Amino acid sequence: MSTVENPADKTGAPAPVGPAAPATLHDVAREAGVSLATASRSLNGSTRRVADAYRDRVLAAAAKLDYSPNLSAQAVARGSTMTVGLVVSDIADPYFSSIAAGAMRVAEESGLVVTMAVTGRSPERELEIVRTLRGQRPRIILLAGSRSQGSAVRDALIGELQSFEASGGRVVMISQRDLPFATLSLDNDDGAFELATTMAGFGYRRFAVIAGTANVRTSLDRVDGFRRGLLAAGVDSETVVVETEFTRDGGYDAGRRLLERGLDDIELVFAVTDVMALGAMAAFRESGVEPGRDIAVAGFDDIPTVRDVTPALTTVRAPLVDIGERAVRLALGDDFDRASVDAVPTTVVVRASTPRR
Amino acid sequence: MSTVENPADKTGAPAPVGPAAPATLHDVAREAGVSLATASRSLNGSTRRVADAYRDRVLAAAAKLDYSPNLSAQAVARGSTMTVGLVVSDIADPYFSSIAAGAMRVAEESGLVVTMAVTGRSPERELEIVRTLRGQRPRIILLAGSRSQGSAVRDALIGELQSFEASGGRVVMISQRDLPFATLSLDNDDGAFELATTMAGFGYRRFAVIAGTANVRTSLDRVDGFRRGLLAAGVDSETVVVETEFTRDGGYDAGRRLLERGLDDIELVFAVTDVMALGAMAAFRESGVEPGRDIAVAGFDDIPTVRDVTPALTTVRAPLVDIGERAVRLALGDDFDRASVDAVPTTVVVRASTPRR
DNA sequence: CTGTTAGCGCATTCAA
DNA sequence: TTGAATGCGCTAACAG
Repeated sequence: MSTVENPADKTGAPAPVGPAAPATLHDVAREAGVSLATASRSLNGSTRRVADAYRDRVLAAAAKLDYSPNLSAQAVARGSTMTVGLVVSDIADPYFSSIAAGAMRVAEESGLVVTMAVTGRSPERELEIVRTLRGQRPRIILLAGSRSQGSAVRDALIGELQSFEASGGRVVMISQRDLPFATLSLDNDDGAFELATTMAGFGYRRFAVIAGTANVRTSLDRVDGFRRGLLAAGVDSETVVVETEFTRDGGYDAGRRLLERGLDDIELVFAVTDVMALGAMAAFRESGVEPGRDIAVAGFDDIPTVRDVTPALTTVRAPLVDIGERAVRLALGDDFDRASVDAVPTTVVVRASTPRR
Repeated sequence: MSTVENPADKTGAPAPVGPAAPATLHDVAREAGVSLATASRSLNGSTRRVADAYRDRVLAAAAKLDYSPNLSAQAVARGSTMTVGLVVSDIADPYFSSIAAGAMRVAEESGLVVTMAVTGRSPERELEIVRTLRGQRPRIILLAGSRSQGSAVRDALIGELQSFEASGGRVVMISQRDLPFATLSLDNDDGAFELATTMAGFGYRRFAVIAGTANVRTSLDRVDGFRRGLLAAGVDSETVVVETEFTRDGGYDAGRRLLERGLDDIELVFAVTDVMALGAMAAFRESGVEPGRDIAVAGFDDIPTVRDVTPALTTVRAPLVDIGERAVRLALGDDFDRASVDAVPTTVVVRASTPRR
């Protein structure tokens, strides 16, 4: 790494003595020769009940002084903010970044500023985040990502969130239904069910499942749904379940473990997320086991890249961006119901990784 | 979508009359029977110069009242915040989500809250975002993503950012070196250069380049570097250049256009980003042209998924997460230099999509 | 160590 | 319509 002076920096002025305080509304008012109130009304007041002559002078002064309204001060004075807090498990995971993209889109449409935080799937960290988020006094807190079962901090989280709601905030959970808040819940169970029956219909009879660790609700639901689907389709063979991390590398690891165990009695591997499926496929291929030919693989979520891998991955589509958008709209709605549970439907998408047998 | 009452909501209390204002520090002080100052010192003051007896009473009162410090009020009173503003082109793009992941990691480590915004690659939107970000009085503003050349709002953006710096803020640009601010700049040129010479060394002689639209700096640099590399390697055949959007679908579209044109005189296609390369590969394969066999493909960035596609994609690695981390560290550094340009080295990663000829 | 007081930047009520 | 005054929730002198 080399460090050089930036040639684009052409300011020939002598080094400034230090940070000058930004212009305040007071400065603008003085510059324009009007009162604080008039300046405030011209700049930020919604209904403009200011004479044009004054208004223009204020605007000119603001431009000249390069005025930027202090949002914190506005928040204190108004007693409300234009903020939405978004907490996700891992922003580099396409699942969450897609949801975030949707959420941010409609948030910004509504003039809201999004502050984001990452839990890394740690319940403690999540609690901590919600705590500081609360301090922001956001209008909305969005929690995306599976919460763990029986976590010690669960009650504290609920308490924190309830306090937030008690003071007029709105919370929306994405992807869970086990906390007493408005929820946008993926049909994990149904989606996996339908995937299982579809695959059984394709002639598959012997399955393995790559699941998340046992305390992750989303994983549990998907595994259960898949199992129910197999049952409903009359599949009676035992299904192998491998637990692993909720990541690509977790999937890879699970794939390796399946290989070690032997794949002879397995026709199809269902990974509870696409990212994990991708990892597993990589592991298989590395050992000369070709996905889609030697072994069928299916995932869940339909993240953008799975249509671009080879073979393209069969999966259950979750309308991720849409979910993000809806979560914010839901929270913004006049008819917001803090006890509502909205189920987001999923659809099975069959691709080359699961050919008919 | 169905809406039902959430069974987990077991609060049997009568409907609350309306949002109760959150407890203030004043409330806590009164509850604890101490002064405002003492409450403040016990709760938020860094150096605890408060008698334990008092402290405990304050803490208890805070817990009882479920007190949450109002960050906006703190910001106003202190005259500073713990915020960093991060602006990216598209958070669903792995390139940016990886950078964001890195940035958020060290930001949170430093106790900073990240507020994020998405430009959608619109310079106007970017300006607007920086304006409102300025209002937050963040400590840092991070701009990731290529700015367009000759944009009409360029000067306004510079002005806004300079005002921000003038009042003590720090701005770091990621991936550009054409704006007069501290810059963390990928070696786009060198990386593409090295890729070109490596590919020439593999025996490739006839190339096509899938580029972004002509005003995107990153694209220009990568195309130029690639061309220079070919020249240096003694390749004298003309290189076909196709311009398209900076997205997967843009790459797909460019791939289709190349197919229509005919691929007979092309041995290797270099897409200026991995995402675009993935799109192009999909287009090729759809037409029966097998990447890695019928045509070689290379990308740039080394986003996580490209090692999981088939054939795995040859690319130029940009340490994205690392870049995000370093950007924040750079901004936080005691020796911050607003004119510095730090070049982030890249490395060529050869994979199956570009076999030796 | 504690309490009183004066702001921080801004919105808004109330008179004028 | 405009301006003066009050208050938002909190921190930081300052004096006790």
